[in-house]
Amino acid sequence: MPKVGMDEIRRPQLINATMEVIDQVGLQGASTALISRAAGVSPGIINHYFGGKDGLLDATMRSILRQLSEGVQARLETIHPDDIIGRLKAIVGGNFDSHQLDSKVVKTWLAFWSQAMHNQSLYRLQRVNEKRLLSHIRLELKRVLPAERAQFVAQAIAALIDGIWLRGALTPEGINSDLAQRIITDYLERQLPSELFEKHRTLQQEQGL
Amino acid sequence: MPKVGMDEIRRPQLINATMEVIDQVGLQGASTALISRAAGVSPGIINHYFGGKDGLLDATMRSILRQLSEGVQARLETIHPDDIIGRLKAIVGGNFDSHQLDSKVVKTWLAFWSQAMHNQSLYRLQRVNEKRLLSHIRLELKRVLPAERAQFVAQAIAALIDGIWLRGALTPEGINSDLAQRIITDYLERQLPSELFEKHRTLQQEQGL
Amino acid sequence: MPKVGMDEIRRPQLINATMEVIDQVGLQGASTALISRAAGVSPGIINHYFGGKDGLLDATMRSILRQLSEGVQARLETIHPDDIIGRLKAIVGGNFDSHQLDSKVVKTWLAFWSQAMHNQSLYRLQRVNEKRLLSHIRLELKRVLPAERAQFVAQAIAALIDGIWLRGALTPEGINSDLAQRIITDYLERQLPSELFEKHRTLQQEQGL
Amino acid sequence: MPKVGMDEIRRPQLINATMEVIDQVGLQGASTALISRAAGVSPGIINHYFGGKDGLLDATMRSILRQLSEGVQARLETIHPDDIIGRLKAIVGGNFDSHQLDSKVVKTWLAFWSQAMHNQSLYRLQRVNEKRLLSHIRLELKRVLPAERAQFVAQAIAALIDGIWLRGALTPEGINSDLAQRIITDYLERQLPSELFEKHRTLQQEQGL
DNA sequence: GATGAATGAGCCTTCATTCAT
DNA sequence: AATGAATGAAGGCTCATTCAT
Repeated sequence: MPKVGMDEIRRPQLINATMEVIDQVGLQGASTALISRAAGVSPGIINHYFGGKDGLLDATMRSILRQLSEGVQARLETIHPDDIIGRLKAIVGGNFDSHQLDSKVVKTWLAFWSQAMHNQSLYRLQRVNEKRLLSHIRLELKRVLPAERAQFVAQAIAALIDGIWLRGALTPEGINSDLAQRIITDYLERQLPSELFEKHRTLQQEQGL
Repeated sequence: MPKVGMDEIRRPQLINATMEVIDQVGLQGASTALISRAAGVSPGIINHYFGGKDGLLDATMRSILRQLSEGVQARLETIHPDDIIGRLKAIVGGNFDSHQLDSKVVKTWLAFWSQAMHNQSLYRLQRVNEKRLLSHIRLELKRVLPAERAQFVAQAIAALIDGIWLRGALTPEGINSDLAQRIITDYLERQLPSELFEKHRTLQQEQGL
Repeated sequence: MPKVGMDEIRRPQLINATMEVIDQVGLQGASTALISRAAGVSPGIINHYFGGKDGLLDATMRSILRQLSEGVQARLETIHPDDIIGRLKAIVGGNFDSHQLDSKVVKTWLAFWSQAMHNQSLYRLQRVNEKRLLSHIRLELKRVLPAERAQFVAQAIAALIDGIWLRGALTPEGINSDLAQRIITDYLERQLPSELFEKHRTLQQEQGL
Repeated sequence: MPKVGMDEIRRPQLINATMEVIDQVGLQGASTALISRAAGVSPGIINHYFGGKDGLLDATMRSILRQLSEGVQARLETIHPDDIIGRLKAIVGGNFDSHQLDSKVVKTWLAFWSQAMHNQSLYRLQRVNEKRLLSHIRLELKRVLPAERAQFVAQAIAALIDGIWLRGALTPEGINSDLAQRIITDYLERQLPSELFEKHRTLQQEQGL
């Protein structure tokens, strides 16, 4: 009489344990023995549910990316379609969501980033995510800037997001989400017409009522 | 009498082999066997010259950081002390020097960045480098901006440098140095008074004569 | 469910293999590869059960010492508490028990003795054993000799035991247990009052009935 | 122009360094690198003078045995041929000579003893030495005891010498030479006719005059 | 005579994975 | 579904020895 639905218990349990172990000892030190112990299960279980260590790492990366994507999406849904500034801020905010700033997540992400260059599966995941961030931003910018300029500014914003994130990952204090938002907002104010910001404020107030 | 001065031959030879191997198979796959084979020497030699694998990795990181530091310094020396824009561009240019953009160097750097969180020695090196970049930039900015604003803008520029670099590392085409310079110059133009740019052009012309 | 109780099979199996290998090639030549092959298992198993080679060697020494201690204890239990000569002979006999004279055990013991000076854990084990032998002997002697004299004679007997044992270890014929007993009995006869020997004979006969 | 007689400098220098290193780290830890460094010469020199590590260890053992043999011989030469007790004491004294009790020598000797079982060359040296000690003692005893008894007592004395030596090797305080002599003299007094001791005292006094 | 850089086999250990239970 | 004992390849490192200088 097999227990049903163990998948839904074991898989997140192991993915979470993976991030915890990477947080503590790095990707290099994250052995299956350590991960399975952290999850409180036997080593063999990893092969059972993920077909091997690679499968587990892959699933872990997917999990992080899904959370990021869902976070951004959820924020966008609360913003008026015409509030371009609001939408850009939502994208930035999603990338600096508290879940994404969790030490576990930051270290895991960075470890995978470095690893992606030598692992096709991770590489693909990473690239998809990269492009999605860029195209989200560009999509909004193209509504108020010429295509070429939109691409240029989008690249700058994406770079700011990743750069702040990367630099923060190395500091003991972690990533300063508030500073990140201020730097990027400051950048936007100097790149985009001020009417957009007025509109932003107006639409925000409406929503507030 | 045995051969003397082999240190100066073997050490760079092994450091270079290390970067090549990391470029090809990643830090995880970079075994001493692979590295020594790439260098065309026996495995034992790594211990002879670096006291172990850790010593070699450490030396490799130091080598990259030294090259970066020297590159920036060399560029700064050719710029007039009062040409603040020129000096900022020099700092940026040093960080996007062709040597720093070599795939070998990029992948090695990124691998170490991820590793730094779990290795005190690498961590310290990374932190020193981080802070140096920021303080170089801030030093120039403080001559024309209030201290607080200088710090703010410096953080943005550092983030742009690292962000562009990081995103480029993952792209098949590599890092676009020219685009990097244009994005950052564009940012500077919107943050700093235009007289600085005029002075920059004047001083550049003088030097050209 | 995996096999349980393998501990009780594997540990003695590996300890025995260790002694066999030391018997054949010495402690220096006793590599984990050789030991695991002799035990018919894979090399990794040593770490699984003993945490490493040191743990295995430690356990091997403890095993020998436990056997010795149990052998002496078992013999003492069959002797009347007042049969001092009988008790001394039992102690000697336990030290020259056939198990202790097994070439495997002799060579392993000697190897550890030499090693003990540079290995704290082995040193402690050795010292405890040394002191126990001496105090066992002295305890009996103090019942019939002044304390100082008892200590003196005890040291002589302990030296005779170890000396005969050591010299025998080097001869091709091995240790002559019978000669050992005769030499020590002869020594006792010249050190202790003859009544003790008469009592010894009487008590032995009683027990024989 | 080769330096002549370097053999006589280098060989003892290396033999002494070998004992020092064995004293510090044991035979197992005594690498050629450590030994050559302790001797203040290059590693290659060991092969030059001894043909390899084995040759050096062999020479070291021979050196210790020669010192022992010469020590006993020198003491015997000062004793009157008819002073049997004096001659036996001289043999014992030679074995507990201060040079033989040096920690360096004790540990080296013990290491070799254990090693001898797996090294033909060391084994032969050890056996020769063993037999010599026994035959020296027996030779004297046969002048006053029946052959069989002489062999018996000789074995006991040899065992006492080696036993006291061995047990002392493991003690932090080292070997107690004085106690050794007292234990063995006590043994002799109970095994040999008292006239021998009177003669011993008489001959000693004559020599004193 | 002496050096020490270089070798490469062998060491102990780790680890992803398998499989009998 | 789950265990964990067992595997064996691969890892980093040590070390006796060689040899060009």
